[in-house]
Amino acid sequence: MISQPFSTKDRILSAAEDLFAKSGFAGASLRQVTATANVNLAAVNYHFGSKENLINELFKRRLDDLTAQRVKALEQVQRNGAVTLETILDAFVSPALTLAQDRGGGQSFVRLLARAFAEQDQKLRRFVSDNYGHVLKEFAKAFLQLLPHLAKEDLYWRLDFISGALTYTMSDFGMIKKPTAISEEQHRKNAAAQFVRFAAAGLRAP
Amino acid sequence: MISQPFSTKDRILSAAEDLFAKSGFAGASLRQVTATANVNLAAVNYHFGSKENLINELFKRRLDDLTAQRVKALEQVQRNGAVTLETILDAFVSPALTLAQDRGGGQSFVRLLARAFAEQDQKLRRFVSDNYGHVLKEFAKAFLQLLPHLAKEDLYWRLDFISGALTYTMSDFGMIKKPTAISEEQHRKNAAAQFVRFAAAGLRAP
DNA sequence: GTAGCATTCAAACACTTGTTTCATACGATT
DNA sequence: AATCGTATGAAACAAGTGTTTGAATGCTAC
Repeated sequence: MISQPFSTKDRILSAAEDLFAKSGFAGASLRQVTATANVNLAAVNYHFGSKENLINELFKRRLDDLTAQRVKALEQVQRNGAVTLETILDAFVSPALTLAQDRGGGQSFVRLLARAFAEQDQKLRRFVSDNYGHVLKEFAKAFLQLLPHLAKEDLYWRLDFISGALTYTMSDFGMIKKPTAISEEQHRKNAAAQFVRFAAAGLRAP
Repeated sequence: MISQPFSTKDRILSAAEDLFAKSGFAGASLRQVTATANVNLAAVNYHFGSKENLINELFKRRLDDLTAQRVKALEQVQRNGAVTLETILDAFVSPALTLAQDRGGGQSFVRLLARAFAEQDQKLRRFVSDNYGHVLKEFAKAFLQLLPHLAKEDLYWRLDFISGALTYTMSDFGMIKKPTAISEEQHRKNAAAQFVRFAAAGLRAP
């Protein structure tokens, strides 16, 4: 079972990511997915068992990568010693915005993520919280060290606001706001800078 | 055609709001809706024409009310003279959070709203922008008067962040975060206060 | 009372859904 | 070359989808 560069499984995952992001989990059918992937209809159930399981694998693939990059960025910040609200926020935000701009499906994925959270899918929330919650705690700890006067409850509220703003920003990203004059990377860096500035000020609120 | 307190139309709207919020527009079927509403299946098409039109009426009903309350709150702030970032933000936020806590379906609606935005539904975005965009401009103008040094572009970014944070805060609201010890109204006021403090600081960012 | 209208109802429509089945093709191992 | 497990294929499955139909109500006005 050698994983070819564009195996059936990969083609299904990519097509599913795209179509689910566009039409929702219930809105996109397996027939649409398999047709887009140039794959037989039965292939989904053969390789993934069910539609629901396909969705789970989708999230796992992307979130593993995203959290890994966030952890790496945070560690690098802490190692280099330039620990400020801004650098920590950047470690949190930049990997997400990079993903949001990735043409290889990441762009679809962030919209999928926003949708999933909007859907209040309890199962998925648990999945995210169970598998990636420790990373968020890591960031919370780093923030608390820089904001020793801030009550924990206040911090949690603000982290929630930040997550919401980020999710929302990501899902918009590259669709509406980018001026045609500047490059994608400039746009991303600008967005990250704007976001970090805003969020840092919010965290420092009296 | 006297509109009874719980007419068929109203029962359909309420049930639809609830189920769409829970399972999505594609995920909830008209049979579920009509069963919940204790109404014949054909009633939806009779009263609303189609499923899509039912959804539109749903949004219209709630958004008309929400924007009206925001405008009212903003006008009251401006009339009373206590115009600060905080009071303007409160005029924007409080009506939304009140709606998010309303048991009469508003609670479902805010989740519906978050979902709709996550779905990148262009039609709906246009609908919202066309019908309620002027209110947002009104608020933007009020903010700019208090932040004369702030570039317009910066303000728009930050208003976007605020909208995103608010949307996701609303959709969470009352589900997860409320400590059992305090009343709903206290919880809402606390959330509004937290949000206003955070957003005001973000707007004031250097 | 009866005519006319808006509303409700059960049933059927044509279609799409996720999943299963079983036959076929492929590719490496013996 | 024969074999075996993996993968693909076309077709069918039962169930569910939004919508339409036409008959049966209820209610108001004449």
